[in-house]
Amino acid sequence: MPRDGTSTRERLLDSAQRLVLDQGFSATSVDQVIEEATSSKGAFFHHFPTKHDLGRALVARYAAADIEHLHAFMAAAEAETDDPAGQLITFLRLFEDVADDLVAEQQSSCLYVSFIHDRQLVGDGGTDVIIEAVQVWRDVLRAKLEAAAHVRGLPDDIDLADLADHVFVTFEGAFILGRTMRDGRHMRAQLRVLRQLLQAVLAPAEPVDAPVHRKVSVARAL
Amino acid sequence: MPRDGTSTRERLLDSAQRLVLDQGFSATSVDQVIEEATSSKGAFFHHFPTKHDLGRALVARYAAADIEHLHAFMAAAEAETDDPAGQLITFLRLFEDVADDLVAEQQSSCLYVSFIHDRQLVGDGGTDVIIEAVQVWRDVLRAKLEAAAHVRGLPDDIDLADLADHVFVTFEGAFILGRTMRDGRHMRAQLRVLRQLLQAVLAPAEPVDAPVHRKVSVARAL
DNA sequence: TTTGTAGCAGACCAAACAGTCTGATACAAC
DNA sequence: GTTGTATCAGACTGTTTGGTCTGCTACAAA
Repeated sequence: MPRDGTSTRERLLDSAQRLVLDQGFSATSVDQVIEEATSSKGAFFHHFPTKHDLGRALVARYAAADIEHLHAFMAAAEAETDDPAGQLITFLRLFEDVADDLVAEQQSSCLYVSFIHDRQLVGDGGTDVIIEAVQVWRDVLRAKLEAAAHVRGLPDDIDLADLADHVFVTFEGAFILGRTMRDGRHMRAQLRVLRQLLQAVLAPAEPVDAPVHRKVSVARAL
Repeated sequence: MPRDGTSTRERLLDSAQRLVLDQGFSATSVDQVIEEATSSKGAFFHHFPTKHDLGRALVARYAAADIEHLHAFMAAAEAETDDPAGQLITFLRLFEDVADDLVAEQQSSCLYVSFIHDRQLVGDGGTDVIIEAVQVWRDVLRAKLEAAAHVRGLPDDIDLADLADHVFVTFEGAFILGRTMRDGRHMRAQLRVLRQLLQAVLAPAEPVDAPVHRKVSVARAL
Protein backbone atom coordinates (compact mmCIF):
# COMPACT_ATOMS: atom_id res chain seq x y z
CA MET A 1 0.00 0.00 0.00
CA PRO A 2 1.57 3.33 -1.08
CA ARG A 3 1.26 6.61 0.81
CA ASP A 4 -2.12 7.37 2.29
CA GLY A 5 -4.32 9.69 0.26
CA THR A 6 -7.25 10.06 2.61
CA SER A 7 -5.91 13.33 4.04
CA THR A 8 -5.77 14.85 0.56
CA ARG A 9 -9.25 13.60 -0.10
CA GLU A 10 -10.53 15.13 3.12
CA ARG A 11 -8.81 18.43 2.33
CA LEU A 12 -10.48 18.49 -1.07
CA LEU A 13 -13.85 17.75 0.49
CA ASP A 14 -13.38 20.45 3.12
CA SER A 15 -12.47 23.07 0.55
CA ALA A 16 -15.28 22.00 -1.74
CA GLN A 17 -17.81 22.17 1.09
CA ARG A 18 -16.74 25.69 2.02
CA LEU A 19 -16.94 26.85 -1.58
CA VAL A 20 -20.20 25.10 -2.38
CA LEU A 21 -21.89 26.44 0.75
CA ASP A 22 -20.75 29.90 -0.21
CA GLN A 23 -21.27 29.92 -3.96
CA GLY A 24 -23.34 26.94 -4.94
CA PHE A 25 -22.26 23.77 -6.71
CA SER A 26 -22.50 24.84 -10.34
CA ALA A 27 -20.82 28.14 -9.55
CA THR A 28 -17.88 26.33 -8.00
CA SER A 29 -15.24 25.07 -10.44
CA VAL A 30 -12.93 22.17 -9.74
CA ASP A 31 -10.00 24.51 -10.34
CA GLN A 32 -11.24 26.65 -7.46
CA VAL A 33 -11.49 23.64 -5.21
CA ILE A 34 -7.99 22.55 -6.18
CA GLU A 35 -6.55 25.98 -5.46
CA GLU A 36 -8.36 26.28 -2.12
CA ALA A 37 -7.00 22.90 -1.09
CA THR A 38 -3.58 23.63 -2.65
CA SER A 39 -3.84 20.41 -4.54
CA SER A 40 -3.73 19.48 -8.21
CA LYS A 41 -5.85 18.25 -11.09
CA GLY A 42 -4.23 14.86 -10.88
CA ALA A 43 -5.04 14.51 -7.20
CA PHE A 44 -8.61 15.69 -7.64
CA PHE A 45 -9.54 13.37 -10.47
CA HIS A 46 -7.74 10.53 -8.77
CA HIS A 47 -10.08 10.77 -5.81
CA PHE A 48 -13.20 11.88 -7.70
CA PRO A 49 -13.67 10.55 -11.24
CA THR A 50 -16.02 13.44 -12.02
CA LYS A 51 -17.22 16.63 -10.39
CA HIS A 52 -20.49 14.84 -10.02
CA ASP A 53 -18.82 12.26 -7.77
CA LEU A 54 -17.40 15.01 -5.61
CA GLY A 55 -20.94 16.27 -5.11
CA ARG A 56 -22.20 12.86 -4.07
CA ALA A 57 -19.33 12.40 -1.66
CA LEU A 58 -20.07 15.81 -0.19
CA VAL A 59 -23.73 15.15 0.54
CA ALA A 60 -22.95 11.67 1.83
CA ARG A 61 -20.48 13.01 4.37
CA TYR A 62 -22.72 15.92 5.27
CA ALA A 63 -25.83 13.79 5.73
CA ALA A 64 -23.96 11.28 7.87
CA ALA A 65 -22.77 14.04 10.19
CA ASP A 66 -26.27 15.51 10.24
CA ILE A 67 -27.90 12.27 11.31
CA GLU A 68 -25.22 11.64 13.88
CA HIS A 69 -25.88 15.10 15.28
CA LEU A 70 -29.58 14.35 15.48
CA HIS A 71 -29.11 11.09 17.35
CA ALA A 72 -26.50 12.52 19.71
CA PHE A 73 -28.73 15.41 20.75
CA MET A 74 -31.77 13.21 21.11
CA ALA A 75 -29.81 10.82 23.28
CA ALA A 76 -28.62 13.71 25.42
CA ALA A 77 -32.19 14.94 25.77
CA GLU A 78 -33.39 11.47 26.71
CA ALA A 79 -30.76 11.32 29.41
CA GLU A 80 -32.20 14.46 31.01
CA THR A 81 -35.78 13.37 31.60
CA ASP A 82 -38.22 10.56 30.99
CA ASP A 83 -41.00 12.82 29.79
CA PRO A 84 -41.11 12.69 25.98
CA ALA A 85 -42.43 16.25 25.78
CA GLY A 86 -39.60 17.42 27.99
CA GLN A 87 -37.16 15.53 25.81
CA LEU A 88 -38.44 17.32 22.74
CA ILE A 89 -38.05 20.72 24.35
CA THR A 90 -34.59 19.87 25.64
CA PHE A 91 -33.66 18.57 22.21
CA LEU A 92 -34.57 21.89 20.64
CA ARG A 93 -32.84 23.80 23.39
CA LEU A 94 -29.63 21.88 22.76
CA PHE A 95 -29.75 23.00 19.14
CA GLU A 96 -30.40 26.55 20.28
CA ASP A 97 -27.23 26.39 22.32
CA VAL A 98 -25.09 25.48 19.33
CA ALA A 99 -27.05 27.54 16.81
CA ASP A 100 -24.51 30.33 16.59
CA ASP A 101 -21.59 27.98 16.02
CA LEU A 102 -23.58 25.93 13.55
CA VAL A 103 -24.36 28.99 11.49
CA ALA A 104 -20.82 30.36 11.66
CA GLU A 105 -19.41 27.02 10.61
CA GLN A 106 -21.63 26.74 7.59
CA GLN A 107 -21.89 30.32 6.42
CA SER A 108 -25.56 30.16 7.26
CA SER A 109 -26.20 27.60 4.59
CA CYS A 110 -27.19 24.00 4.36
CA LEU A 111 -25.59 21.73 1.80
CA TYR A 112 -28.95 20.07 1.24
CA VAL A 113 -30.30 23.27 -0.21
CA SER A 114 -27.28 23.80 -2.41
CA PHE A 115 -27.78 20.42 -4.02
CA ILE A 116 -31.55 20.37 -4.12
CA HIS A 117 -31.38 23.49 -6.27
CA ASP A 118 -28.71 22.29 -8.67
CA ARG A 119 -29.56 20.21 -11.68
CA GLN A 120 -26.07 18.77 -11.73
CA LEU A 121 -27.02 16.41 -8.92
CA VAL A 122 -30.76 16.18 -8.69
CA GLY A 123 -32.75 13.60 -10.55
CA ASP A 124 -30.16 10.86 -10.85
CA GLY A 125 -30.27 9.53 -7.33
CA GLY A 126 -27.83 12.13 -6.09
CA THR A 127 -30.45 13.48 -3.72
CA ASP A 128 -31.58 10.13 -2.35
CA VAL A 129 -29.24 10.51 0.61
CA ILE A 130 -30.97 13.77 1.49
CA ILE A 131 -34.39 12.19 1.24
CA GLU A 132 -33.29 9.46 3.62
CA ALA A 133 -31.89 12.01 6.06
CA VAL A 134 -35.14 13.98 6.08
CA GLN A 135 -37.03 10.76 6.66
CA VAL A 136 -34.87 9.91 9.66
CA TRP A 137 -35.56 13.34 11.14
CA ARG A 138 -39.26 12.85 10.59
CA ASP A 139 -39.35 9.34 12.06
CA VAL A 140 -37.36 10.24 15.16
CA LEU A 141 -39.36 13.36 15.92
CA ARG A 142 -42.68 11.83 15.06
CA ALA A 143 -42.12 8.96 17.45
CA LYS A 144 -41.27 11.44 20.17
CA LEU A 145 -44.27 13.59 19.36
CA GLU A 146 -46.57 10.61 19.51
CA ALA A 147 -45.24 9.65 22.89
CA ALA A 148 -45.65 13.23 24.08
CA ALA A 149 -49.18 13.42 22.71
CA HIS A 150 -50.06 10.18 24.46
CA VAL A 151 -48.96 11.55 27.81
CA ARG A 152 -50.12 15.14 27.53
CA GLY A 153 -52.65 15.31 24.77
CA LEU A 154 -52.43 17.45 21.69
CA PRO A 155 -54.96 19.15 19.42
CA ASP A 156 -56.16 16.11 17.50
CA ASP A 157 -56.30 17.82 14.13
CA ILE A 158 -52.56 18.41 14.13
CA ASP A 159 -50.85 15.86 11.92
CA LEU A 160 -47.86 14.60 13.86
CA ALA A 161 -45.80 13.74 10.80
CA ASP A 162 -46.26 17.27 9.53
CA LEU A 163 -45.44 18.71 12.92
CA ALA A 164 -42.29 16.59 12.97
CA ASP A 165 -41.39 17.89 9.52
CA HIS A 166 -41.87 21.40 10.79
CA VAL A 167 -38.65 21.07 12.76
CA PHE A 168 -36.68 20.36 9.59
CA VAL A 169 -38.62 23.11 7.86
CA THR A 170 -37.66 25.57 10.57
CA PHE A 171 -33.99 24.67 10.28
CA GLU A 172 -33.92 25.14 6.54
CA GLY A 173 -36.02 28.28 6.59
CA ALA A 174 -33.86 29.78 9.32
CA PHE A 175 -30.72 29.08 7.32
CA ILE A 176 -32.23 30.94 4.39
CA LEU A 177 -33.48 33.83 6.50
CA GLY A 178 -30.11 34.22 8.18
CA ARG A 179 -28.24 34.09 4.92
CA THR A 180 -30.60 36.53 3.28
CA MET A 181 -30.41 39.09 6.07
CA ARG A 182 -26.76 38.29 6.70
CA ASP A 183 -27.53 37.86 10.38
CA GLY A 184 -26.54 34.62 12.02
CA ARG A 185 -28.74 35.23 15.05
CA HIS A 186 -31.87 34.24 13.18
CA MET A 187 -31.18 30.52 13.52
CA ARG A 188 -31.16 30.73 17.29
CA ALA A 189 -34.20 32.98 17.29
CA GLN A 190 -36.22 30.71 15.02
CA LEU A 191 -35.36 27.61 17.03
CA ARG A 192 -36.50 29.51 20.08
CA VAL A 193 -39.80 30.43 18.46
CA LEU A 194 -40.32 26.83 17.39
CA ARG A 195 -39.68 25.65 20.93
CA GLN A 196 -42.07 28.21 22.37
CA LEU A 197 -44.78 27.22 19.91
CA LEU A 198 -44.28 23.56 20.70
CA GLN A 199 -44.43 24.30 24.40
CA ALA A 200 -47.72 26.07 23.83
CA VAL A 201 -49.35 23.03 22.23
CA LEU A 202 -47.70 20.50 24.50
CA ALA A 203 -48.28 22.25 27.81
CA PRO A 204 -50.91 24.92 27.43
CA ALA A 205 -51.38 27.30 30.35
CA GLU A 206 -54.67 28.35 31.94
CA PRO A 207 -57.48 29.55 29.67
CA VAL A 208 -57.10 33.12 28.50
CA ASP A 209 -60.30 34.76 29.73
CA ALA A 210 -58.50 38.08 30.07
CA PRO A 211 -56.06 39.71 27.67
CA VAL A 212 -53.27 39.44 30.21
CA HIS A 213 -49.82 38.30 29.23
CA ARG A 214 -49.35 34.74 30.28
CA LYS A 215 -46.06 33.20 31.20
CA VAL A 216 -44.85 29.94 29.73
CA SER A 217 -42.13 29.61 32.30
CA VAL A 218 -44.12 26.90 34.02
CA ALA A 219 -44.42 24.95 30.84
CA ARG A 220 -40.76 25.55 30.15
CA ALA A 221 -39.74 23.84 33.35
CA LEU A 222 -41.82 20.78 32.63
CA MET B 1 -40.68 54.24 -31.87
CA PRO B 2 -40.00 50.87 -33.58
CA ARG B 3 -41.80 47.63 -32.82
CA ASP B 4 -42.49 46.85 -29.19
CA GLY B 5 -39.99 44.54 -27.54
CA THR B 6 -41.59 44.14 -24.14
CA SER B 7 -43.25 40.88 -25.14
CA THR B 8 -39.89 39.40 -26.09
CA ARG B 9 -38.44 40.62 -22.83
CA GLU B 10 -41.25 39.01 -20.87
CA ARG B 11 -40.87 35.77 -22.78
CA LEU B 12 -37.17 35.72 -21.93
CA LEU B 13 -37.91 36.41 -18.28
CA ASP B 14 -40.55 33.69 -18.16
CA SER B 15 -38.24 31.10 -19.67
CA ALA B 16 -35.38 32.17 -17.44
CA GLN B 17 -37.55 31.93 -14.35
CA ARG B 18 -38.67 28.43 -15.22
CA LEU B 19 -35.11 27.29 -15.86
CA VAL B 20 -33.58 29.02 -12.85
CA LEU B 21 -36.23 27.63 -10.51
CA ASP B 22 -35.54 24.20 -11.89
CA GLN B 23 -31.77 24.20 -12.24
CA GLY B 24 -30.34 27.18 -10.42
CA PHE B 25 -28.90 30.38 -11.84
CA SER B 26 -25.32 29.34 -12.48
CA ALA B 27 -26.44 26.04 -13.96
CA THR B 28 -28.67 27.88 -16.42
CA SER B 29 -26.93 29.17 -19.54
CA VAL B 30 -28.15 32.10 -21.60
CA ASP B 31 -28.22 29.80 -24.61
CA GLN B 32 -30.69 27.61 -22.78
CA VAL B 33 -32.86 30.59 -21.98
CA ILE B 34 -32.74 31.73 -25.59
CA GLU B 35 -33.72 28.31 -26.85
CA GLU B 36 -36.58 27.97 -24.35
CA ALA B 37 -37.90 31.35 -25.39
CA THR B 38 -37.21 30.66 -29.07
CA SER B 39 -35.32 33.92 -29.22
CA SER B 40 -31.76 34.86 -30.16
CA LYS B 41 -28.48 36.11 -28.74
CA GLY B 42 -29.10 39.51 -30.21
CA ALA B 43 -32.49 39.80 -28.59
CA PHE B 44 -31.24 38.60 -25.24
CA PHE B 45 -28.30 40.95 -24.95
CA HIS B 46 -30.40 43.78 -26.30
CA HIS B 47 -32.74 43.51 -23.31
CA PHE B 48 -30.15 42.38 -20.75
CA PRO B 49 -26.61 43.75 -21.07
CA THR B 50 -25.29 40.84 -19.02
CA LYS B 51 -26.55 37.60 -17.50
CA HIS B 52 -26.18 39.37 -14.20
CA ASP B 53 -28.77 41.94 -15.29
CA LEU B 54 -31.18 39.17 -16.21
CA GLY B 55 -30.83 37.88 -12.67
CA ARG B 56 -31.57 41.25 -11.16
CA ALA B 57 -34.59 41.73 -13.39
CA LEU B 58 -35.82 38.29 -12.37
CA VAL B 59 -35.66 38.92 -8.64
CA ALA B 60 -37.14 42.37 -9.04
CA ARG B 61 -40.18 41.03 -10.86
CA TYR B 62 -40.50 38.08 -8.52
CA ALA B 63 -40.25 40.17 -5.36
CA ALA B 64 -42.80 42.68 -6.65
CA ALA B 65 -45.30 39.89 -7.29
CA ASP B 66 -44.52 38.39 -3.89
CA ILE B 67 -45.20 41.61 -2.02
CA GLU B 68 -48.34 42.23 -4.01
CA HIS B 69 -49.51 38.75 -3.10
CA LEU B 70 -48.85 39.47 0.55
CA HIS B 71 -50.81 42.70 0.58
CA ALA B 72 -53.69 41.27 -1.42
CA PHE B 73 -54.15 38.35 0.94
CA MET B 74 -53.82 40.51 4.02
CA ALA B 75 -56.42 42.90 2.65
CA ALA B 76 -58.75 39.99 1.97
CA ALA B 77 -58.23 38.74 5.50
CA GLU B 78 -58.92 42.18 6.92
CA ALA B 79 -62.16 42.32 4.98
CA GLU B 80 -63.33 39.15 6.75
CA THR B 81 -63.08 40.19 10.35
CA ASP B 82 -61.97 43.01 12.63
CA ASP B 83 -60.10 40.75 15.01
CA PRO B 84 -56.37 40.91 14.24
CA ALA B 85 -55.83 37.34 15.43
CA GLY B 86 -58.62 36.17 13.20
CA GLN B 87 -57.10 38.11 10.34
CA LEU B 88 -53.80 36.34 10.83
CA ILE B 89 -55.42 32.92 10.80
CA THR B 90 -57.49 33.79 7.75
CA PHE B 91 -54.39 35.13 6.06
CA LEU B 92 -52.61 31.82 6.53
CA ARG B 93 -55.68 29.90 5.47
CA LEU B 94 -55.83 31.86 2.24
CA PHE B 95 -52.28 30.78 1.48
CA GLU B 96 -53.20 27.21 2.34
CA ASP B 97 -55.93 27.37 -0.25
CA VAL B 98 -53.53 28.33 -3.02
CA ALA B 99 -50.59 26.29 -1.74
CA ASP B 100 -50.97 23.52 -4.29
CA ASP B 101 -51.12 25.92 -7.22
CA LEU B 102 -48.26 27.97 -5.85
CA VAL B 103 -46.04 24.93 -5.63
CA ALA B 104 -47.03 23.59 -9.03
CA GLU B 105 -46.39 26.96 -10.61
CA GLN B 106 -42.91 27.25 -9.16
CA GLN B 107 -41.69 23.68 -9.23
CA SER B 108 -41.63 23.80 -5.44
CA SER B 109 -38.92 26.39 -5.44
CA CYS B 110 -38.51 29.99 -4.46
CA LEU B 111 -36.42 32.29 -6.60
CA TYR B 112 -35.10 33.92 -3.45
CA VAL B 113 -33.32 30.73 -2.50
CA SER B 114 -31.91 30.26 -5.97
CA PHE B 115 -30.25 33.64 -5.81
CA ILE B 116 -29.26 33.65 -2.17
CA HIS B 117 -27.20 30.56 -2.88
CA ASP B 118 -25.51 31.82 -6.01
CA ARG B 119 -22.39 33.93 -5.86
CA GLN B 120 -23.19 35.38 -9.26
CA LEU B 121 -25.69 37.73 -7.66
CA VAL B 122 -25.07 37.89 -3.97
CA GLY B 123 -22.85 40.49 -2.39
CA ASP B 124 -23.12 43.25 -4.93
CA GLY B 125 -26.52 44.57 -4.02
CA GLY B 126 -28.28 41.99 -6.15
CA THR B 127 -29.96 40.57 -3.07
CA ASP B 128 -31.10 43.90 -1.61
CA VAL B 129 -34.51 43.48 -3.20
CA ILE B 130 -34.92 40.21 -1.36
CA ILE B 131 -33.89 41.77 1.93
CA GLU B 132 -36.50 44.48 1.46
CA ALA B 133 -39.17 41.91 0.64
CA VAL B 134 -38.41 39.91 3.76
CA GLN B 135 -38.57 43.09 5.78
CA VAL B 136 -42.00 43.92 4.40
CA TRP B 137 -43.23 40.47 5.37
CA ARG B 138 -41.84 40.92 8.84
CA ASP B 139 -43.29 44.40 9.31
CA VAL B 140 -46.76 43.52 8.09
CA LEU B 141 -47.01 40.36 10.17
CA ARG B 142 -45.39 41.87 13.23
CA ALA B 143 -47.88 44.73 13.27
CA LYS B 144 -50.70 42.23 13.05
CA LEU B 145 -49.19 40.05 15.74
CA GLU B 146 -48.82 43.01 18.05
CA ALA B 147 -52.43 43.94 17.56
CA ALA B 148 -53.46 40.36 18.19
CA ALA B 149 -51.30 40.14 21.30
CA HIS B 150 -52.85 43.34 22.59
CA VAL B 151 -56.34 41.96 22.29
CA ARG B 152 -55.78 38.36 23.30
CA GLY B 153 -52.49 38.19 25.11
CA LEU B 154 -49.52 36.08 24.15
CA PRO B 155 -46.71 34.41 26.06
CA ASP B 156 -44.62 37.47 26.84
CA ASP B 157 -41.28 35.84 26.16
CA ILE B 158 -42.13 35.24 22.55
CA ASP B 159 -40.40 37.83 20.37
CA LEU B 160 -43.00 39.07 17.93
CA ALA B 161 -40.50 39.99 15.23
CA ASP B 162 -39.10 36.47 15.32
CA LEU B 163 -42.59 35.00 15.33
CA ALA B 164 -43.41 37.15 12.30
CA ASP B 165 -40.24 35.90 10.60
CA HIS B 166 -41.33 32.36 11.32
CA VAL B 167 -43.99 32.70 8.65
CA PHE B 168 -41.39 33.47 6.01
CA VAL B 169 -39.22 30.72 7.46
CA THR B 170 -42.07 28.23 7.14
CA PHE B 171 -42.65 29.18 3.51
CA GLU B 172 -39.02 28.75 2.56
CA GLY B 173 -38.55 25.60 4.58
CA ALA B 174 -41.69 24.08 3.11
CA PHE B 175 -40.50 24.83 -0.41
CA ILE B 176 -37.27 23.00 0.34
CA LEU B 177 -39.01 20.06 2.00
CA GLY B 178 -41.43 19.70 -0.88
CA ARG B 179 -38.69 19.89 -3.45
CA THR B 180 -36.51 17.43 -1.57
CA MET B 181 -39.25 14.86 -1.12
CA ARG B 182 -40.74 15.67 -4.53
CA ASP B 183 -44.12 16.03 -2.91
CA GLY B 184 -45.98 19.27 -3.46
CA ARG B 185 -48.41 18.60 -0.62
CA HIS B 186 -45.87 19.59 2.00
CA MET B 187 -46.40 23.31 1.46
CA ARG B 188 -50.06 23.07 2.33
CA ALA B 189 -49.32 20.78 5.25
CA GLN B 190 -46.68 23.05 6.71
CA LEU B 191 -48.85 26.14 6.38
CA ARG B 192 -51.54 24.21 8.18
CA VAL B 193 -49.20 23.28 11.00
CA LEU B 194 -48.06 26.87 11.31
CA ARG B 195 -51.65 28.03 11.52
CA GLN B 196 -52.49 25.44 14.14
CA LEU B 197 -49.47 26.40 16.23
CA LEU B 198 -50.40 30.07 15.96
CA GLN B 199 -53.96 29.29 16.95
CA ALA B 200 -52.65 27.49 19.98
CA VAL B 201 -50.72 30.52 21.24
CA LEU B 202 -53.36 33.04 20.20
CA ALA B 203 -56.42 31.26 21.51
CA PRO B 204 -55.52 28.51 23.91
CA ALA B 205 -58.28 26.21 25.02
CA GLU B 206 -59.09 25.02 28.52
CA PRO B 207 -56.27 23.78 30.73
CA VAL B 208 -55.14 20.26 29.96
CA ASP B 209 -55.54 18.51 33.28
CA ALA B 210 -56.23 15.25 31.57
CA PRO B 211 -54.45 13.70 28.58
CA VAL B 212 -57.57 14.05 26.47
CA HIS B 213 -57.41 15.30 22.92
CA ARG B 214 -58.57 18.87 22.79
CA LYS B 215 -60.22 20.49 19.85
CA VAL B 216 -59.13 23.79 18.42
CA SER B 217 -62.22 24.10 16.33
CA VAL B 218 -63.51 26.80 18.65
CA ALA B 219 -60.39 28.81 18.23
CA ARG B 220 -60.50 28.16 14.52
CA ALA B 221 -63.88 29.82 14.17
CA LEU B 222 -62.79 33.08 15.83
C1' DT C 1 -39.84 59.16 -49.17
C1' DT C 2 -36.29 59.59 -46.50
C1' DT C 3 -34.12 58.74 -42.28
C1' DG C 4 -33.33 57.41 -37.60
C1' DT C 5 -33.59 54.01 -34.24
C1' DA C 6 -35.43 50.18 -31.30
C1' DG C 7 -35.63 45.38 -32.05
C1' DC C 8 -33.65 41.42 -33.48
C1' DA C 9 -30.80 37.52 -35.96
C1' DG C 10 -26.74 34.72 -35.87
C1' DA C 11 -21.73 34.25 -36.91
C1' DC C 12 -17.95 34.87 -34.14
C1' DC C 13 -14.52 35.10 -30.10
C1' DA C 14 -11.68 34.73 -25.89
C1' DA C 15 -11.96 32.74 -21.52
C1' DA C 16 -13.31 29.20 -18.48
C1' DC C 17 -14.75 24.75 -18.00
C1' DA C 18 -14.58 19.55 -16.89
C1' DG C 19 -11.95 16.03 -17.93
C1' DT C 20 -7.45 13.41 -20.10
C1' DC C 21 -2.76 12.01 -20.43
C1' DT C 22 1.99 11.39 -19.51
C1' DG C 23 4.96 11.00 -16.11
C1' DA C 24 7.11 11.35 -11.62
C1' DT C 25 7.42 9.79 -6.68
C1' DA C 26 6.78 7.48 -2.47
C1' DC C 27 6.19 3.31 -0.25
C1' DA C 28 5.19 -1.77 0.48
C1' DA C 29 5.85 -6.46 -0.70
C1' DC C 30 9.10 -9.85 -2.30
C1' DG D 1 17.22 -4.05 -5.19
C1' DT D 2 13.44 -4.78 -8.01
C1' DT D 3 8.86 -4.31 -8.95
C1' DG D 4 4.14 -2.84 -8.46
C1' DT D 5 0.82 0.38 -7.42
C1' DA D 6 -1.58 4.14 -5.10
C1' DT D 7 -0.75 8.95 -5.10
C1' DC D 8 -0.02 12.90 -7.12
C1' DA D 9 1.73 16.96 -10.50
C1' DG D 10 0.74 19.75 -14.39
C1' DA D 11 0.57 20.38 -19.44
C1' DC D 12 -2.97 19.74 -22.64
C1' DT D 13 -7.71 19.36 -25.07
C1' DG D 14 -12.44 19.67 -26.77
C1' DT D 15 -16.47 21.90 -25.43
C1' DT D 16 -19.32 25.32 -23.35
C1' DT D 17 -19.62 29.71 -21.58
C1' DG D 18 -20.88 34.79 -21.47
C1' DG D 19 -20.43 38.37 -24.40
C1' DT D 20 -19.36 41.08 -29.06
C1' DC D 21 -20.10 42.53 -33.70
C1' DT D 22 -22.13 43.25 -38.09
C1' DG D 23 -26.00 43.78 -40.31
C1' DC D 24 -30.98 43.31 -41.31
C1' DT D 25 -35.91 44.73 -40.51
C1' DA D 26 -39.95 47.06 -38.95
C1' DC D 27 -41.93 51.22 -37.80
C1' DA D 28 -42.55 56.24 -36.79
C1' DA D 29 -41.49 60.90 -37.18
C1' DA D 30 -39.99 64.51 -40.55
